[in-house]
Parts: sequence; C-alpha cells; structure tokens
Amino acid sequence: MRYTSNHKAETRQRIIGEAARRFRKDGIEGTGLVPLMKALGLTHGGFYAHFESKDALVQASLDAAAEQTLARWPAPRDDAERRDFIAGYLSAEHRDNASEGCPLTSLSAELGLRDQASATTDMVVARLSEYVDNCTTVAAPADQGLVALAAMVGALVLSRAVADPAMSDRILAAVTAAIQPAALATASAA
Amino acid sequence: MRYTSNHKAETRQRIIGEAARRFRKDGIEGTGLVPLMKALGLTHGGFYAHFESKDALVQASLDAAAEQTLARWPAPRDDAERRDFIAGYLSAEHRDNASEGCPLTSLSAELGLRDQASATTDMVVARLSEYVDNCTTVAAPADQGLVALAAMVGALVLSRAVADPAMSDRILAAVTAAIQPAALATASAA
DNA sequence: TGTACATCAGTGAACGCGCGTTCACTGATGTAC
DNA sequence: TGTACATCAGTGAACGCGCGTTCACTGATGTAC
Repeated sequence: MRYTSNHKAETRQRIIGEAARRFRKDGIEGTGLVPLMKALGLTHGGFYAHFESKDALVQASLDAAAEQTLARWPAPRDDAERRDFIAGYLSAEHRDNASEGCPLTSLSAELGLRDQASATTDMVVARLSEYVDNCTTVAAPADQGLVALAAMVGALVLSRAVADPAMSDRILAAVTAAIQPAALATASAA
Repeated sequence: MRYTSNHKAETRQRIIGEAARRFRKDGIEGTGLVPLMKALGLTHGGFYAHFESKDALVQASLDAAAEQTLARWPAPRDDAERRDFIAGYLSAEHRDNASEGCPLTSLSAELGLRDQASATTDMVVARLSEYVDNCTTVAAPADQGLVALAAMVGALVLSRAVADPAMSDRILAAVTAAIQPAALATASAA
C-alpha cells in the first residue's frame, strides 16, 4: 500500500473529529464540507471515499461527540467527583468552548429536528443523569430565580432534544414539580 | 393610493410575523426568503421593498418575537399566576409548538452566534426572571436529578445566549451554588 | 367628465455564490513474473 | 534486478440547486388640469 495500512481509517477519524468540533461550534447546517476538508489539508472530492453523504458524517460525528463526551465523563465515584464535574460543566471555559463541550447544549435546536440524533442524545442524557442523580437543587441565598429560570429553559430544550417521549415528559414534570413560588413575599405590578 | 393607506405596513407586519414563526421552527439559517414570501402569497422580489436585507428581517423578527412573548406574559400579580405561567411554559403544548413559543429555547444556539440578538434576548430573560424571581426549586420526591440536569443545560444555553457578560456569569454561579450532591447515599461505580 | 401623468407595492427574470454530490483522473506504491 | 500491471487515497473540474440580492418592469390607483 502506498499509505500505511490504517491511513484511510486515520483520515476518516480526522474528518469525524473536525466535523464534531465544527458542528458544535457553527451548527450542522452552518458547517460546509468544502471548508471542513480544506481545514484538514484535503480536497472536498475525497470526502465521498469516506462517507456516503453529509448525513452519514453527521451520524458518525454525533456518535463520536457523545463517545468523546462520555469518555471524558467517567461514572462518578463520590460526591467530590460530582462536585468537580458540575463546576466544570458550569465553568466559563465550557461556556466559551462550545466546540469541545457538551453536544446537548451547542446543538440543542438542531438535535430536535434530526431523528438521527436520538441514540446519541439519550446516551449523553443518561450519563449526565448519573452525575446529578442524587443531587438536589438547594435554595441559594441569591439569584435563586435564575436557577428556576435555567431549569425551565433547560427542561424545554432537553424535552425537545430527547428521543424517548416518556423521558421528555418526565423532564417537564420533574421541573414543574420542583419550581415553587416562595410563599414569603409577592410584589405586584401592572 | 392603489392599496389602503397602511397596506404596506400590514404586509411588512405579515412578513415579520411569518419570519418570527419560521425562525423559531426551522432556525434562522434554515429559513429561506423565497419559501417565506411564497407562503404569504408574494414573490421574493418584493421582499426588498420592506427590508434592506435578511439580517434586517432577523433583527425585526427577533424584536417582534420578544415583544409578542412579553405581551403574552404580563408581569405576574400573584403566586397563582406564577404557577400557571410555569406550568404553561413546561407544558407539552409549548414543547411541541416551538414556532409560537419562547425564542430563547428554539433559537438558543443561533442566538449565541448573532450579536443582533442581544437586546431581545436580555429583555426576555428579564421578564422570565420576574416570573421566577421569588421562586425556589424544591427537592421533589422523584426525578430530582433531572431538575439538576435541566438547570445545568439551561444555564449553559442561557449563559451563551445572553449579551451581558455579568449576567452570563451570574447564571452559571447561581446554578453551581444551587446544585449539591445529597449527602445521604452515594453509590460507587467503575 | 375625461385625458395625461405620477405613484409605488409587488412581479419575475437574472446575478453570483456556496452548497452537496459526481466522476474521470493522478500518481505513489505494492505485486507478478 | 527490472519491467508491466493493479490498487486506491486523494485530486480537481463540473453538475444542479437554493440561497440572498438586484433591477427593469407592470398595472392598479390617485392627482392635475
């Protein structure tokens, strides 16, 4: 062979990796195959030696993003690891680095429109659940409203992205049950 | 005039309304001007009599979506109204009807990439905050982990969509502080 | 009342561009004899 | 060792298409005289 025996497989992995990054950064629709291949030092014509279509790449990349994400998030062993994970997930680095981060958040809108995403999405949700399974959201001294707000937005986003309708309903129900107007003081406005 | 005196303004409003719906359903990138105008019984050429560019329409539509959303969500007067609002926000109807719903969730990914979105986004966040300002997320009997999960995903999504960096940081900090591993029981896994 | 002209919302053909996709080809290497 | 052929990852020109945008035009109505 004129290349090392696994050269083609390596190229395929490079394409998947770059795509997984770009999809999360610019969206699936927003990522073109020509710039993608160019970034790898290849021409776009060669793409179809590796994938049947862009959709096939999307599938492979979503799987890869999920796998990579799961690998970076091993099942937690104690509450210290849970705490670290949560802090990392909610860090400025994660916020500012969508291309390497959780695919649920960066692709949330597009995931709902693509049934391809199903298995992948549910895997990531399941692992995330392990991290927060025995976590409870406590009343913080300040900005408690923002927590409720985040939970509501997140619940809606997740309920649309998740494939399993039962899980979708459970998410909405859980957050609905969890958010309670504090009976203490209520301002009125026009 | 060959049309009623406010005919053009009405057409403009129809374009904005249809766009606001389609952007939330299919995304901004996923919405073309030709099908949009066709859906209104017009030809695409006429579009530029109303807007300078697609970007101008995006701006107007985001504003309209925010305005429409705020109009439908008047400032809450008591906890009953808060409860109703939260239940509606987290309803299956809202989930299944992205085109009429909260623009934050349906456009979350694209909002982060467009600085146009800024003012609009922040207005909706502010109003939503009013609804949940004195709300607290309580420990529900079941699926408490899903609440934490939703809060984390929502916090990340919001922190990317919001224009004000200080608000972005506050959201992350509030949710980080609120999620606590329950000290009760901790399973270990490989 | 009747003709000539101005207005202007909307038409529809055309533009350049980037998209996903196809395909005949290249050229470096491996194998056969 | 040397020539002839097969392999195949990647090349690059070309395709049809939908996009955002432009522009000369239409035709119904309003205004002027």
